Formats: sequence, structure tokens, C-alpha cells
Amino acid sequence: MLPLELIRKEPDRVKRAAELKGEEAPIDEVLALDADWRRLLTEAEETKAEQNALSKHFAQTKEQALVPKLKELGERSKARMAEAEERKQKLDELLLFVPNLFHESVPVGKSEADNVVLREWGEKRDFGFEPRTHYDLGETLDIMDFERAARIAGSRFAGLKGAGARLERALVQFMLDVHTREHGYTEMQTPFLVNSDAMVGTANLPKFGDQAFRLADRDLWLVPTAEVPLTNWHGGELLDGRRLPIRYVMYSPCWRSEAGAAGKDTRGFIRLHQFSKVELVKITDEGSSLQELESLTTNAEEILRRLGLPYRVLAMCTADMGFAQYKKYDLEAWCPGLQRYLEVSSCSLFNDFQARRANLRYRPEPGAPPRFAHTINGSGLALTRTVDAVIENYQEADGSITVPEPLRPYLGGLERIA
RNA sequence: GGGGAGGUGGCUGAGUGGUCGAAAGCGCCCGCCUGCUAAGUGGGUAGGGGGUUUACGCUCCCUCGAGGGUUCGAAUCCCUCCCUUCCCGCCA
Repeated sequence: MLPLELIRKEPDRVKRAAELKGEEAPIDEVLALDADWRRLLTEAEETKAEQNALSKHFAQTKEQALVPKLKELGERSKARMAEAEERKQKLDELLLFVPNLFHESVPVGKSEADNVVLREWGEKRDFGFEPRTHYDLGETLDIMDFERAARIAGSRFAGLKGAGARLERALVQFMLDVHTREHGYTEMQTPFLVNSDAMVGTANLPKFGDQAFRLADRDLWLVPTAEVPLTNWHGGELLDGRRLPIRYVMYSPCWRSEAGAAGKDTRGFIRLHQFSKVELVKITDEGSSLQELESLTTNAEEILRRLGLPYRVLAMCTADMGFAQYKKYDLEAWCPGLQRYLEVSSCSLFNDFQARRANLRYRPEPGAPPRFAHTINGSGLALTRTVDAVIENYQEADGSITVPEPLRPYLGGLERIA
């Protein structure tokens, strides 16, 4: 959510930013409602002030002749206030549909083709044979099962078996260990179901409800990412600014309806209704947030490096950035079987956009007025696709898979999946 | 699922119809005092919004879990919901 004050003062700037992001922004409606609301509010408050003063007088004198006047003032202020409230409510609802601005460093672009490759790491391996896809290898080795998953849940679900399941679990533990022991994150475990308020806090609602799964009989959603519970974890709180940044890491399953993705990535372990992820979330202050985005991105990259997976880092352009992000990097791992890069992490800075929605504030120092926090998140990494990248990059000519060194301790010393 | 208790500022916790945005304590801030530390001592210290102001500020309104209601007037009385906690039941 953007501050109303900003929209009032610089409506054109907000409109322009929305346009470059390819988002609609109901700025004119917001401005009209804002003017209406303030006019009615002033009227209501003036009447209320008169009533309060007279009521105070009445409390002392008990002058019964004042009662009708008091009653009338009360009714009038209540009626005006109700009108004002009605506008304010509409205004607040609309504000949830105004997209975030973006940082000046974000490349302006029209499509994903305008994203900028910032750096590439690792050598793409020369196999000396035609590398196979992870789903080909996975089914041959009997460590991935798409058919049976579809039988019990439908398409876009997958199952892992034996060494496949263990490989994913090893990756989870490896990632959690690196982030908690070396990068200063605190491991969390939160509910995987969250209410609508939490979804609004991270801006998954009201605009993107069709991307998530909701329980039919109550106000609960399956988390589309651990970003939702973690970013909202301190929602409504006033944090001690001296204790920022807060760094959380959490493993969770994620559920997404993938509405609108029909036909995309239908094969393999790539785009599923349920996948696993190790998520990094930071809650920080204004001054440090840009820098904290950089370090979070580096933290996620570190996992790819240790696993020896070639990858590249993209600066997302305005058009590819999304409604709530202020600045965003994608990490893409090279998958030689698929002959393409797969997004394994998306690291974003939201500024105070989410914090305003979640009412997440901090006091910079004792006595200072509260400010909205800045929030950052990124995968560290998405498990599903990291499994793919490991399988494809570490495959051998005979169809077996060499286990990357750092994972072996987590697999009881296992060196090869065959 | 059944029954009891409770949700008040950064925290603990008083307050049962007006003079209460709210005692006291802790914490924090500013001063005084004290070789240092600790202690003592005086004062200050909730959040949000509107108007006005270059600004400091001034002023008004709202907020005691959320939303309704009663009343001239609600932290206080009534209703609904949410949450916490205790006892019973069930259970991994």
C-alpha cells in the first residue's frame, strides 16, 4: 500500500510507475474519494467537538434543558461520521489495488526480454552425450512419479520416491543449515494455512486470490509461499528498531493454483500445484533495506555455488516485476537436460508496501516516532527446481546421478543414485 | 466438543457510567546529585487521523481485542465474533 499522502501530492508519479509496470491504478477514483472523505470527516468532527464540549458542561450542571440539543448533535455527528466512514472504506479498498513504485535502479522494460543479466556463475558442463531431462531420469530411476500423483490429486502434482525424496530432504537440511549457521537466519515453523488478513498483508489479496487455494468452509488459505506467514509474523507489532533486521528462514510446502498458466511447463517437476521451498525473509528498516536485499540475494546464490550449479542473476525490469515489488532479482539455474534456465529464486524488496498493509512498524530509537518496516524475501531456494538442476547437472552417461559433495553427509554418505 | 476466567500503553497492571487516553510500577528520554559502578532525585514518555503551518507548533476527532447496541454521555452496561488461558472430553 502506498501512503495516501504520496498519491495526493504526486498522483502523476504514481500513475506513471503503474503504467511502466503494466498495472492498472485507480488513482483518480482514489483522489475523488479522498476529497469527499475529508470534507465529510471535517463536518462530522466539528459537530462531535461541539457535542463533547456541551456534554462536559452538562456533566457538571445537569441542566436538563440541554438534553434535546445534545441528542440532536449526537445524531448529526453520528450520521456524518457514517457517511465519511463509507467513503473511507471504499478508499481503503481501492488503495489495496494501487501498485508499488519501483526503485530508480530498476530497468524500464516492456517484457521479460528486457530483464538484465547481471552476472553468470559456473561452467556449463560438457557432457559428451545428450543430457536427459530430470523427468526422464527421474522416472527411469524410479525416484519421481507423476502418474500416481495425478491419480490421487490430479495434474500438476508430483511424487518423489526413495532417493528422490531423500535428495529433496537433504537439500532442505543443507539449505537450512547454511542459512542458520552461516548467514544469521533464525529457523521458523509457522502454520501452512493463513487467514485473509495475512494474505492482504503480503498483497496476495485482494488482487491475486485466484492464484491460491482456499478452504471451502472457512477463511483459511494454503500458503502460496512461506513469505506470507513470515512477513506477517510481526504484523500489527511495533518493533524495537535496534533489533532489526530480523532474518527468518523456513522450509514449507507451497500451494499455487497456477491459474493462467495453462500449457506452461506442464511436463516435469517444474510448475506444480504443490512444491517445497526454503524461504528467506527479512524485516528491516528504511536505511538498510537496499543493502539487505543484496545480501539476501547473495545468501541464496551461495547455495547454488556450493552445489556447483551454473546460474545467472537477472535484474527484473519494470514490466516483469509485479504489483508489490520495489526491486527484484531472479536467480536461474541452468538445466542441461531441458536446455534452459529455471527460476529457482526470486529475491524482492517491497519497501514499506507490505508493512503498511500488515501494519508492521518499528521505532528507530527510543522516543522516536514509529515508522513502517521494510520487508524483503527470496527463495533460498525453491526445492523442486533445485532437485531438477541437481539431477540434470550431475547425471552420468549411464543414467545415474552423482550426489554433490555437500549433500552426501545428509544422505548417509551416498555418492551415487542409480 | 462442554464449562469457567480473561483480553487496557513498549511491557506489567489498576480502573464498573461523566472531571479517564487511563493510577502505579518497569523500561526509555532529559536534567540534578554521587570518586567509578550501583543507588537516589525532579521532569517527560501511547497510537492513528483531519485541519492549519516553510517549520517548531497549535487545534479537533478517534482508539482500552474486533464489530454492533443501550445512553445526553461507555474502558466500564448489553449482544455477536476473534483470540488467550484453565478444567473436562477426544486425540497425534
